[in-house]
Amino acid sequence: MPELPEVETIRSKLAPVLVGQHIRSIVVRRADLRQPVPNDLAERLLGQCLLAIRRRSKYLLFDFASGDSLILHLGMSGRIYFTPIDAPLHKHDHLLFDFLGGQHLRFRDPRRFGLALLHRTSELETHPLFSKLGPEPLSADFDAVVLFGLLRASQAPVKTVLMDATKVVGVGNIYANEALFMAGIRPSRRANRVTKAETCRLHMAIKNVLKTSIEAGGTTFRDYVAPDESPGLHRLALAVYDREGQSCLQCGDKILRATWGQRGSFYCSRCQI
DNA sequence: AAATGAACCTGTTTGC
DNA sequence: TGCAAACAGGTTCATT
Repeated sequence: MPELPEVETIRSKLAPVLVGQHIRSIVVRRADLRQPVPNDLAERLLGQCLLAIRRRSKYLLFDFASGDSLILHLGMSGRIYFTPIDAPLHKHDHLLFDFLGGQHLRFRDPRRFGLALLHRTSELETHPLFSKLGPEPLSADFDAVVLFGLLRASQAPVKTVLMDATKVVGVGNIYANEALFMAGIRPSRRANRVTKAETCRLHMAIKNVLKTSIEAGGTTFRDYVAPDESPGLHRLALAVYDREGQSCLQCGDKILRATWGQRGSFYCSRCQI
């Protein structure tokens, strides 16, 4: 479900409410997520003070005073939300977090592509999930020179490179499509055929679309809502994603859709070459 | 080695 | 109306 802007929106809405709070209890209702939830998770976090909530790639990191971090990933359909403690349980509410301050948080994930793991905070960089990740797209580490190097090294479609987390993190199907439209590049173009000038445009487009979406609270289609149930308004700003057959906002031609790797690509064949 | 496709799951939408 | 197929925002594994 969520790409970088959605995860960042969740992080920014959780942190002011939960940082400084202590865990009263955690209930694991289903442990068979993408990876098994550790069976000592509830026990290890019991009574712990939450020091910070961070994000790396599409992972949320909850740092506790004990030196453990809870790693949470939402997969495709995961959702984390505040609710009254006595609200009826949903079939796919897998994790329940109860804080001493009275806050109650639930993790719901019908498809169970998400995960919840524990790891020492000081050793997160070397965790298998993180050790091979590329740079954060909104950091200074990700500049046009770096992007050009990544594109030059691959003859896969440029969209595939953008969505490869070992190259750059956080860019999923929505924002890859949008950034390529903004840069005037077709998703199917071989990465090593993208010119320097196009790379500069693409680099700016990636940063811009992610920043703009964060400011709008992410993009809501179906599952995604923020922890307070508010939808992401960036959907209104989408130029190509999920707009097959509608007219291009720049030239009026029909937006096309192509499928490969069981994932849809949306583009304008006049504006994107 | 790198590129491609399939798999993991469930729910919802689309098409016959 | 009913049922089956297609599709979904992510990641990882197996096969070319």
